[in-house]
Amino acid sequence: MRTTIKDIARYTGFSVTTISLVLNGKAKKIPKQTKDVILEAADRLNYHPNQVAVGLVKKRTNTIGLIISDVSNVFFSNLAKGVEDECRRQDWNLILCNTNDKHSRDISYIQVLADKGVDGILFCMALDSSKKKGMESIGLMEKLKIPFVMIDRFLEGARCCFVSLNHELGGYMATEHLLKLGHRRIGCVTGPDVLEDSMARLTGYKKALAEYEIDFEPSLLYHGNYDRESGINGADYLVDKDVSAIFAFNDMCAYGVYNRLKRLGKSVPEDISLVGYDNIFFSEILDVPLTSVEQPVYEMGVEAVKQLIDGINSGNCAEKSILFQPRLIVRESTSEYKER
Amino acid sequence: MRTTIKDIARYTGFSVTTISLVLNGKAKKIPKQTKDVILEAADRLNYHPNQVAVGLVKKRTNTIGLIISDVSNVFFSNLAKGVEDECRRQDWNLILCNTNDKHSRDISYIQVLADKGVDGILFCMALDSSKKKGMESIGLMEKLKIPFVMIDRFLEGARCCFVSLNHELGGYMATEHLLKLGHRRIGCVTGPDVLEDSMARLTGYKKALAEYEIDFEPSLLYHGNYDRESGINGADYLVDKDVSAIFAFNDMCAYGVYNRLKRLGKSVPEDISLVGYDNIFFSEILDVPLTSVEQPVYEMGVEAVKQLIDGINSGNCAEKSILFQPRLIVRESTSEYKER
DNA sequence: CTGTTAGCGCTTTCAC
DNA sequence: GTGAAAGCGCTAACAG
Repeated sequence: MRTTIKDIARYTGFSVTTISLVLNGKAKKIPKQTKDVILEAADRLNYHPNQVAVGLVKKRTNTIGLIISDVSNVFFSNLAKGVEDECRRQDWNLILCNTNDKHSRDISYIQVLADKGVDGILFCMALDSSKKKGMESIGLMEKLKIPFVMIDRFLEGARCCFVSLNHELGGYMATEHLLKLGHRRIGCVTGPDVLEDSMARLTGYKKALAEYEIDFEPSLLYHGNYDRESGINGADYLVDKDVSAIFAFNDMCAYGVYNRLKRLGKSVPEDISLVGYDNIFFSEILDVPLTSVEQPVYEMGVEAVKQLIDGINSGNCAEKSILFQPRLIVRESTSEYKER
Repeated sequence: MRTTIKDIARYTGFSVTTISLVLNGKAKKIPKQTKDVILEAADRLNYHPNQVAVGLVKKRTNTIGLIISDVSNVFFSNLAKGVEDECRRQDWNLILCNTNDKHSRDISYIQVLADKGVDGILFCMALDSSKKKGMESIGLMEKLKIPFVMIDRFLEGARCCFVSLNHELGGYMATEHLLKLGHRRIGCVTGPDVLEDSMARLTGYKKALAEYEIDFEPSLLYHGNYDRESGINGADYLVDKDVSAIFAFNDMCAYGVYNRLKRLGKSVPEDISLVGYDNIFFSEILDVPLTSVEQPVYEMGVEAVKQLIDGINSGNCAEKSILFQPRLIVRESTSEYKER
């Protein structure tokens, strides 16, 4: 059996109270000598407080939950890394929850995490959440009085702390880059329309077009799903529209575009310039390294944890948005527009 | 405040015991009517047991810890996904721990997990562990009487359950594939020599060579580190050795080889055939899709959880090795040897 | 059939 | 300065 506080009491002759006081640094008026005896005994008996018991009485577990759709997705695994690293730095622990983008799992995980006594939740809403469903998740956390921070995906109207990227700016940067290179017909392979971040990228795209006094053409939009498949289909669709450049709303789908274009006999960037989004590690490895908008995902994870723990310590998370700045990483998949 | 069992007692007029019995399905001789009253009350009051309290008394938390080096590494993120999915299926939870391959973190996480009351640990030893250090980690888990399963990385002499891949066979398959294509001078970019799995792949390589009666040439080995950098340096080294094929001991380093060969003006597979290992998702996306030995990482994660939970339920994990079979995925990076 | 009681390991108030 | 006692929310003997 593990050593308990009682064992130390028995061993030293002091009461459980005194031991607890000393071990928690709350022993204001206990003579050094007593302290030393207790500390030494704790050490010798290799005492480690049972955190389950501590959690029960303190109603604090120093544990948070991370709800995401899928750790095996590169974006989320980088986020999770940042989250876990910061947790460790602050001596907290992390319970990982994958929802596979099912709203019902958001709900069940929130409840389970609450039952397990986590002190807070980092929440990245499931993709299949309608606005109403999303609000249900948030409502549940509020009802359970469990502090939370939303990451990456936001819900208009949610009054909470939100950590993400300035996607409008990201969309603008990608588009402006292509415009500067002389491209005028720029196709997009978007993300799911229900996602605010995809919509924001689109807004940035439109804004850049407007600045260059180019009319926005809805037919140059292929509505995708952030996966490689979308990129493949998007490439098929856009090639027929005679675009000279494509802005893929994330790298995974840019890979699809890239692969498909090649198969169609179009080369990147000679025939078509391509910009991705996320700047996944792999993008650098492609034969034609991908120009991409970088999201500092790891740092976002770190920041979200900081916000959450602050919120936990102060009672609740303040309502605010922390938007990171995107950075355009120019590589070889984009080049000047050439008249054909 | 959350509803407690006392609230239900007060609400229904029954004692706490009865409530507990009913809610836990242990109410053998309690009349249906009483049950219904209690169940309905629990439902109406939206009762959810406080698992921290349950954990304290039952000494079970239905939580396991996963100790790996880095979730942002594709291999581990896929493993983690399998682990978490199986946990969810069995109604368990997962605490994620990244060590960044530091042995000292293995040790501290093991202790923390024990303090938090996890029922078991899935352990993938830190890379910087010497044999002695590795044994220290295992010894600690044994001392703490916490069931564990080792995954991916094994320690000769550890008496425990181990889930991994038959890497010797994997190395053999990759090499044999190249031999069948007529290659005779096959270079290797290995993983860290301290890792059993890298050593096993090498053994498989030698075995295949022996079958084809080819002398093993130590100079055709570049000792790498499983990262892209190793691949880059390995390519430089091996090109000078006039090999016609390279077996990279993992995909990440195969990418390095691939990128470097291209830069050196060698094309894959025309000039040099290339085989990777792990079959990471991305390998399919490369301009020259990579032939690779597949590790069913996700399934390994699932199996490890099954073993661990079985072990927890039965008192301890049986000493056994569960080796998955590798599968060679032939793509376009390998072709027949051509006399030059 | 159901309730009383003790106790999991710890913190904390209050009293001496 | 230190200890007794209560209690966190729950389970599980043991009574009756």
